[in-house]
Amino acid sequence: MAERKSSEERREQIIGATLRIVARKGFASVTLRDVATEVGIAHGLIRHYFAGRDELVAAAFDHAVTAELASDEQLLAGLDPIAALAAWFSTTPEDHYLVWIDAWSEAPRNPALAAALERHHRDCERILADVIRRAVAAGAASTADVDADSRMLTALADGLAVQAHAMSIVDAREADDIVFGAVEARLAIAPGSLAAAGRAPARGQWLG
Amino acid sequence: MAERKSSEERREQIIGATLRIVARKGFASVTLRDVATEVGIAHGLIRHYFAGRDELVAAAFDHAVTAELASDEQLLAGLDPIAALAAWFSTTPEDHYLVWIDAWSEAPRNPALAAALERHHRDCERILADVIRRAVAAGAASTADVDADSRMLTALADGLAVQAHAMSIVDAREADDIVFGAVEARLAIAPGSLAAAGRAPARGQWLG
DNA sequence: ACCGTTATTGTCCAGTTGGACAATATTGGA
DNA sequence: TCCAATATTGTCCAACTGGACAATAACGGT
Repeated sequence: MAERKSSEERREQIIGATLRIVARKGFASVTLRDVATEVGIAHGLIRHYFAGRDELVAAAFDHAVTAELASDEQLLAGLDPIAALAAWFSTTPEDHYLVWIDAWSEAPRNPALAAALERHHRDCERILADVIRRAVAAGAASTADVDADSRMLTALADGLAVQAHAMSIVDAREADDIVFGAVEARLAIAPGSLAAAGRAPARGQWLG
Repeated sequence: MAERKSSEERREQIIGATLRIVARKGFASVTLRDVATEVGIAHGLIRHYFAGRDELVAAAFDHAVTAELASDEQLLAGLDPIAALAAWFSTTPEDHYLVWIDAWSEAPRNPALAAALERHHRDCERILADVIRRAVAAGAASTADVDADSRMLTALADGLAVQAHAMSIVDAREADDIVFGAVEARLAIAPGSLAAAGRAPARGQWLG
């Protein structure tokens, strides 16, 4: 029998394995058996921790994004507003976004996942709005409606991520240029400032 | 035995059924048996027309989008450039976009689908670029780089579609306002022109 | 009237799936 | 030390999957 673990430890192990499989093969092809094999346990055990397959993938998505956004928020807090904008919009690692895209397509048929998705999307808009407010307060940007800016720029970043990761329409460099330009235009920031502030320091690992 | 049909007729019937199932349950849950039941034939017959499941869904996506874009392009050609921009960016019916989103998430694991997706995405960018060029030629818009505009605005529309359809972050009206504003700003069109040009006439049906 | 072509069916298969459950091993506390 | 709680296993199941295939029915041309 496999080593006996504490409840929380095992739970996180299962979630980590689920995320690794999602990154490789997508939400739709997560099977309890694959997850169990990856962890090294019997597949029946997963039902001891999660009510069913849908709840498992929803919990995995929620866990990953919660951790990632907390880490990102901490990172941004340590940067000046312009650098924070550059960091936030720099192209995210491919693994990351493929999971989001998969979640979008699964959400209409998985209520728990849809709820997590909506919650975290609003988190993203809030985090960006906060950075924009800091930039405005610092006199580095100006705008009439921060929330509208945040919503529009978040949508743009999502769309570019699709072009970059789901299709091979643009590479990371081009995507950054496009979104940086749009941010500068929208927030009346001097063109080139974001690129000058440097591309992103690595955003956190979350595959566990 | 079911009524005997011509090869092409049956083929289109199968594709239509596939699309209806995709719209209901997503690409990943298309099964040969469901498709066969929807058409009213034996599931073995599908293999007479398509090499396998992946080829079936890729062919269905390709067929649908090809028809839709041709019809859209014809519609746009009959409108003045500003009205054409308004029509192109008006929120697309939900069925439509859920299929695109599903395709994005399936593409990394279905090469035939990925090829169709990339091709049609470029079609979209080209169609929009043509409309922008008409607007510029008519003196109704100005820009430095039509292709960059087209790419950026297409990405924005995709991202907003995700917010509208995969999540319930914005409704169709808000999404239109956001994208209209972005188009006007980017192309130096007088604010409000697009909304004034009227929201879209219905874009074509494509579920057969 | 014949025949080759092909559209169509029904049936079989081996593999995989999520879930249920009884049996067992291990723990932590009284 | 004993017991209750719970972590863990292994096994079973009914449902469903894509695919293979031989048998058959309907067609179009000659």
